[in-house]
Amino acid sequence: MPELPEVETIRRDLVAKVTKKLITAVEILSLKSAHNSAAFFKKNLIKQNFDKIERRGKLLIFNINNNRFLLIHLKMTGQLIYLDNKTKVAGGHSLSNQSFSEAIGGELPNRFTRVIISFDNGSQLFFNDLRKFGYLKIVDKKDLDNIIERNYGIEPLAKEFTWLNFKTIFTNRRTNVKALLLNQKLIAGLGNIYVDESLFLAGIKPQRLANSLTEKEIKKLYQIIPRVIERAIDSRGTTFSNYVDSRGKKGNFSNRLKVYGRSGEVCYKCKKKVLKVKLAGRGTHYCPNCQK
DNA sequence: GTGTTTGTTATCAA
DNA sequence: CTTGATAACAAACA
Repeated sequence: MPELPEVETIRRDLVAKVTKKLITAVEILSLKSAHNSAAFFKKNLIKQNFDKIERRGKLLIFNINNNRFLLIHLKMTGQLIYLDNKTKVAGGHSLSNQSFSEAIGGELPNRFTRVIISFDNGSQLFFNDLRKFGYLKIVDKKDLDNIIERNYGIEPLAKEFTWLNFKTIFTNRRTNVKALLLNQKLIAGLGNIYVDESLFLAGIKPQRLANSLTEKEIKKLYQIIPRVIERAIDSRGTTFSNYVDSRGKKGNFSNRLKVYGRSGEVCYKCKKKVLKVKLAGRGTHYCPNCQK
């Protein structure tokens, strides 16, 4: 499940790998994964290059040098894997790298590869997506601004993540704090894993109504969220099901999770059992003793 | 065959 | 109009 830290890990890696490289070919293997026609994709990408790669929440924004933007959303099972021309072997794309083989099955493209972008030095970017929820879409500046304006709230790692902005999200909200933190229109980038982790570290029960939180509790969340995100990025993200980074490697934050995926196990703080309930339609993990 | 996994949107209700 | 709750989507796995 790629959330902000996983998407940011991929972004940082790909900036160094694919920007300024001439695009020579685009293959769309699944029409559903590309939200424009194949012809439109080829016209806007071939013989162009990416100037830079940005991110808003969980959305990757590749700036194309024709003033258009390639948006890539990985949703639940999307992967973006870059294969250097040097790592390829004759007759196929098998790799000897063991962790890559484990995560990807050793060969690309595989049956979940939906789009392939090739560069003039022979390297390739593979968009894999088991469930086909993810997508690629090319838009102009006006569309991009509209999409961001409509769908994305404050960024936990940006300057706009101020105490005032954060606090305002909670006023007059009657939903539970879990649903609130999952709402991308209010705060962008958190998903199921990092919401559970943040609420545990802040000592707040996920069922609590947002407008019942004290100023002190909101402050705790305000302080903890960017730190959880930063620590997860430092560990190159969390792999719970099939997330891998642009090198096909798993994230290391999985070992450092405090509650997510630990139902039935003992709480690291108090030794009581971690519970799991369904909240906002999502599996929700928390410690009934530590979280008030 | 059934239940579970989740990011986002569609839909409906208030 | 806004807000919120829930189902739906897709595909694999236990």
